[in-house]
Amino acid sequence: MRTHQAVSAWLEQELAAGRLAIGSRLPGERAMAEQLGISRASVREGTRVLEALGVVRAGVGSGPQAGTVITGNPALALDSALRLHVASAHLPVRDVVETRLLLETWAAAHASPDSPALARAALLLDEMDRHDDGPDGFLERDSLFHVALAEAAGNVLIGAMMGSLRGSIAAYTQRLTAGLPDWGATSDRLRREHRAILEAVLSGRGGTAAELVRSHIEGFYREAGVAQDASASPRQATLSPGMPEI
Amino acid sequence: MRTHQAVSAWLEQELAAGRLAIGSRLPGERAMAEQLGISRASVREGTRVLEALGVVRAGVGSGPQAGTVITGNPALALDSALRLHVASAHLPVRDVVETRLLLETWAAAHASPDSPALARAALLLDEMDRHDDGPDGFLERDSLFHVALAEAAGNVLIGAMMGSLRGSIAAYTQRLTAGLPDWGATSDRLRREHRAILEAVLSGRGGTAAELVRSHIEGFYREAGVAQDASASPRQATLSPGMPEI
DNA sequence: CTACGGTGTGTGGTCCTACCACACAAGCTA
DNA sequence: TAGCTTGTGTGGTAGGACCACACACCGTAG
Repeated sequence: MRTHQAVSAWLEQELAAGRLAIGSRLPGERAMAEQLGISRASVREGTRVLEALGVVRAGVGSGPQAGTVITGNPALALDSALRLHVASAHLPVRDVVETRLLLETWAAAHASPDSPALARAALLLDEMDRHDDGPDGFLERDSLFHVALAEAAGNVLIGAMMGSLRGSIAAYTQRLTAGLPDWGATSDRLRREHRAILEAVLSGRGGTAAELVRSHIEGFYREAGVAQDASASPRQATLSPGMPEI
Repeated sequence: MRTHQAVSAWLEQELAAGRLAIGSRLPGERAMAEQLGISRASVREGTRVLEALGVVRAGVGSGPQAGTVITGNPALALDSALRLHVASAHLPVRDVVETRLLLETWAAAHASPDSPALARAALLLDEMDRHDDGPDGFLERDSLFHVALAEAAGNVLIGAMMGSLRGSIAAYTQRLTAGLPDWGATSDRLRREHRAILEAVLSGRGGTAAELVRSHIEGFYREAGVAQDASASPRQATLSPGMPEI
């Protein structure tokens, strides 16, 4: 077993034993090095991994923001992992889109009408109406809107996945919108669809909401010229040399 | 931006530009340190992160297994991340089970009847019949069987998620089986259900397969005493002090 | 000429030490 | 009393040293 893994192994033990929980502060790097009988460099490698996985957050100085604190941010791990794997073309964009479709229709069908996340979603739609700052700003809010829907379904894991999935193909989506013939018309249509989806969720018509989401997403990709269904989108779109970096 | 992130940033650029791909070998740590203008310690921290995310694999010595090589193993990232987040109780077991149900029914519905993964699945079922090495061996093969189904659906991402989801709650499942009144009877039933699922997939009846998978999974949790549906399983089951470590 | 064995070289793995920037807290000073 | 200085502990980074490993090369013995 590699030395730096002693840190995550130790943390897992402490968590299981209930001696540590989210919000707890880990011992200082020097202290932990001595405690685990390894060098500080190894401790640091271990904490870097935990940080990348979204398990801890490290901060310098002193005070509440300082030290290494246990957080709970699964999205962080998914985020960076998906980005890199999509970039390496090991993860086809097609698979990501397909998965997104699956998770998102599920979320729409299971979203609780009285979830506070829906209020946030409504605010986002208002913002999208007020500000007309082009595709980029729109996509940003669009992404947040969809994530809010996922959260309304009350599943932390699916919410996190949703957000990361969006992030990992954000650049791809951006390129798609750039090729659109009439952004104004598309944006109008997307906004109308958003309203309809939200309304369906709020009135408890989950099945309808799921169907609306499906056609919303598939419609976008179809209009952007990625063939009829998601499963026909290019597998290697992100690997071609010269493409903007993901 | 933290220094060690220079490594993943650089890698992402190289991947996007097509100068690196899966299977490529990264420069040595010392060379990369000089090239990026950072210390070797920082390079190592960055590499550790990439390794944890399943993007690269590091090996000592020389030869084909040596050096830092770009791999493509999204499951690795999901695996460790989910384990720790479940351990920290930030990720309720309930959410994991729910997600598993979603992904798995989808996979069963979309599995291609002529996928080579199904042959592997069949072999696993044979093994489960031949060897009767108690719940542990059974669960191991059971897990592989379900992952094989996911792979037959042809979505790398969902396959990886499936596997990691199983892994993250493996210890939990193990405890459930331990509390079962009659393992022999349960195991017989599960095996019959497996056969039925595989048969449905092989004959192209995706909808049937999905329904069988759903009742297969829900039935198991019900029998194990976790209320009627997955969404009622305990949220904190893995955090209780004294429980076996996850 | 062939087969064996030592050695060279480059790899990641680990450790140690030193120094830096930061942020708060305590204490001193005007 | 208000403000500044200093102290202390934190993570962040750098550089150097040594180790174990695994292959490739080359000299030597047969």
